[in-house]
Amino acid sequence: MPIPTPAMVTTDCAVFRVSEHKLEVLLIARANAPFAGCWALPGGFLEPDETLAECAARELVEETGVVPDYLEQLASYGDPGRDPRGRTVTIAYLGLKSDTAQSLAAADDAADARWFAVSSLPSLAFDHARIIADALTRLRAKLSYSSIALKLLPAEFPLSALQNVCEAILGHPLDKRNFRKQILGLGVVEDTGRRQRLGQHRPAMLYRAATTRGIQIFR
Amino acid sequence: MPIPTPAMVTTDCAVFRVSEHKLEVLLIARANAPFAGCWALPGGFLEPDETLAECAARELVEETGVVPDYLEQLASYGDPGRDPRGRTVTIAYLGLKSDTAQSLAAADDAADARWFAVSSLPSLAFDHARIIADALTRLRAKLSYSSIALKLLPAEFPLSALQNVCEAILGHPLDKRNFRKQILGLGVVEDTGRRQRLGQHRPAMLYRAATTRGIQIFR
DNA sequence: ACAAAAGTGTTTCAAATACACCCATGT
DNA sequence: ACATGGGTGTATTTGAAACACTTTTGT
Repeated sequence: MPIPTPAMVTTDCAVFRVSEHKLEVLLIARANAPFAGCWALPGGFLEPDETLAECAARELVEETGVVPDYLEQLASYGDPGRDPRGRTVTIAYLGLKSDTAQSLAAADDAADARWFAVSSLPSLAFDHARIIADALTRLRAKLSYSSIALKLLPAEFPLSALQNVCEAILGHPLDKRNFRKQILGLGVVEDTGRRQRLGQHRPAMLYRAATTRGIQIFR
Repeated sequence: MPIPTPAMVTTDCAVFRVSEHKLEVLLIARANAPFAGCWALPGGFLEPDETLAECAARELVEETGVVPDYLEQLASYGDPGRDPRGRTVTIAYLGLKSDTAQSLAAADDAADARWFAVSSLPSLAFDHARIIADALTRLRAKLSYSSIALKLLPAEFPLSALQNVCEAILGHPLDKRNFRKQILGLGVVEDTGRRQRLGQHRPAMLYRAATTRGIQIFR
């Protein structure tokens, strides 16, 4: 029986937010080799006593200061040669950050941390461009059959904000009346009774994520 | 900067087939510790110069002799403590085997290899019960929006065989007329012009996977 | 003739789509 | 009064679901 070859295990996070109608992803400028100075997904080596998800969240906070509002495993990438340091396998996570102002704090392995519009990404280290593409595909797909979009919004939000988020992710406009009909029909949001007056126009009703856990599918 | 802790990386395959209207998964009886004698998914350690998918396919063949007709990455599992030998992370794959007679050849780390109905699984090593549950969820979900079920059939097959496969995976019967309407409407299969005479009843038309690559979604 | 699986259409219902105007507020 | 985004309803089309009988073969 061959002796098992150890590999380095890392996690990487593709964290998205929607800001001013644009879908953005969080990147760091790498401080160290390999790819020093290059933009990359925040991530790092797995430590002995943490789960994969804990590692992803920890590295994200260490490198960017961003605490994600949602994190799910995306996929793993382990082609030989993806990392010039040697054999590494990375477990990639898809993260979402609700759109509330928060300063970025680059630290640790990161020289800088910035949000980039997914429509104009810089060239990326490792296979991170591929990971982001896969994350986007997943995000767009889940939009239609889950309440994942709510994670990109604050606790209370008008329906127009939810529609903006969906449009930013899908990259095309949606019909307002059909959108509201569908969202309310799904029962994933509920009226708070409160309303938001903001700007020189009619105030918007505020909604929150419904307390019913998960999506109900009958039959 | 902390020194990265190496971890052992393995792959495991949950390979399914449909046999006599029952969905089955391929398991091995482990020859070595830990969990010696226990049933487990076929899998093993990643070697230096192979991709994750190559590792999954290689270990599967080594341990069971089964060459899968389809293999896709499922998810990764790396909780500390999932393996008594030390820190391991496994990349799990979902595999499918078309229903053509083939003998199993237990070898290598496997004392025995057998197909088990998913409805009556033995107790399993590591977190493999969880992996199988996740694989089943994925398989059922993809049934409705992909041509994955065709991988469980030989190259040419009657529509009734496809229906049987779908029913075995979903665990409930389907309406024959609606099923055929949907399948033919999707365009994922095409008529071969040939027909299969078998048994004392009307011969069935044979179909094959359509040559059009992928699933077309318009609009 | 009978057994056994193959093959075939229509009606009903639910959901998705397309589409345009009035409402409440601030200036 | 007007500018700005908030909020609402209906008609049409499309796809899903329910449902039963005739056909072709082997024995």
